[in-house]
Amino acid sequence: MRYVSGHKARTRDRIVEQASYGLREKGAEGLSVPSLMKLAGLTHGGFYCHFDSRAALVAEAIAYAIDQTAEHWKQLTKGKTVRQRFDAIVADYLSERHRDNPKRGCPLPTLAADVGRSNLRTRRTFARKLEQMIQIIAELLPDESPEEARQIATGVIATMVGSVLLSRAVDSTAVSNGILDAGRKTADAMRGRRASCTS
Amino acid sequence: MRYVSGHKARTRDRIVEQASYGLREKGAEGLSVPSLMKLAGLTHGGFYCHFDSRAALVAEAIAYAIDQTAEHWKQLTKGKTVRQRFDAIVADYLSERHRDNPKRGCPLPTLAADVGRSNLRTRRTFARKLEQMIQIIAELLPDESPEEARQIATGVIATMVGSVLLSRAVDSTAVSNGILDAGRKTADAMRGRRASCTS
DNA sequence: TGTACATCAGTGAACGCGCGTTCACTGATGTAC
DNA sequence: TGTACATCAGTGAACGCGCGTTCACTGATGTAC
Repeated sequence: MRYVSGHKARTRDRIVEQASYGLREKGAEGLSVPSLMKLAGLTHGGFYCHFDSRAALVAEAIAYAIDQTAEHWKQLTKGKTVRQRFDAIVADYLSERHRDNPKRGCPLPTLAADVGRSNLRTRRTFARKLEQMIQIIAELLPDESPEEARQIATGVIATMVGSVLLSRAVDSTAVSNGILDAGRKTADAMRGRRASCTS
Repeated sequence: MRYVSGHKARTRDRIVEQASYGLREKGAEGLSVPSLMKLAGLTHGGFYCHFDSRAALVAEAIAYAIDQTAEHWKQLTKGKTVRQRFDAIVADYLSERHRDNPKRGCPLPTLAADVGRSNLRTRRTFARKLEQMIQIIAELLPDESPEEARQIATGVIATMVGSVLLSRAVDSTAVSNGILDAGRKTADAMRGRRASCTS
């Protein structure tokens, strides 16, 4: 059957979107092409009309998920002061809600380990997208020099990613919440470390 | 063939050890039972003399890898002052050597995401072992109250895990080293945050 | 001491299954005349 | 306006493959007599 113009592109977008949800939930090896296509409301054979291989789709879905997270951060910070913005992102990232919904959350805690074992192309895409996230945080640290801000932002992201990663892996809610708390404290201390020392 | 007493136990240990290396290198889904048994110098059929299922072995191999890391930390800190011990662990964890050798390194960056998707038993074991690692770091913060020390130690581990995780996922060595640097700065700031403010 | 048997860690063929990928086909719609 | 044909996104059977797991078997050594 022939479709209206733009139909194919919209189908492709839907596959990437559903893949980004499925992969964040089940990991890079946990989502098969047939089950993914079912999520997108199609049969598995059509997959190769849109992508060269499963690996190509995975790389694209991870990039999509990071973009979605960056977009979410921008939404979160709308109409806020610089200081409020930083707090809003940290609070959202280290919330129980984020921990309990990996499917719609940041792909770094769920998929970065798989990216580390992937081909160069995937890792290059990942690095570029990670750079964007660091930049968003760095811009919320206007009291620091650009290099300092970048470094603090990198540390804050690493802390948030590690905290969510570990908070999802433990069995007890109390321990898990404690990990999120510790991450929050660490991020706060990083942002304020100069301010609180000179005051 | 019948073997000397303790032979079976030593074979089992060898399987767990090799599994811990293979899993840290390839991820929880990346190592098949046949290829694992080949690493241990055996054929795949014998696997079920030692373990109920592949999942049971994975849980045990992760616990083994964390124990090995904790033991490594103890070796690192021998004959050092408390302050030197903290620095030694952070420097080792955030070294290029550790980043480039996931196979022999801490399993948290490579396997925690998989643990988060595992059964309760695996997550319980993981939580208990993580607790031990937190305790080792907390004991290196004698200037803090026990609760503060625990929280800082948790934050430091999350930061180190996140930093190594991200440093392995990017394609450029410069960016990767920058992530390790940022992790080091964050960990240092956490340890010294009270000290440097009151001085 | 010699012989028959029990033990059991490890072997390797076989199982059903789901995977990633290929490919001949479908059929609604656009285009040519 | 009507008819024949081209297009191409999507279908679903089929492929070879490696997976986790099972199981009848092996054979060196310990034990019973």
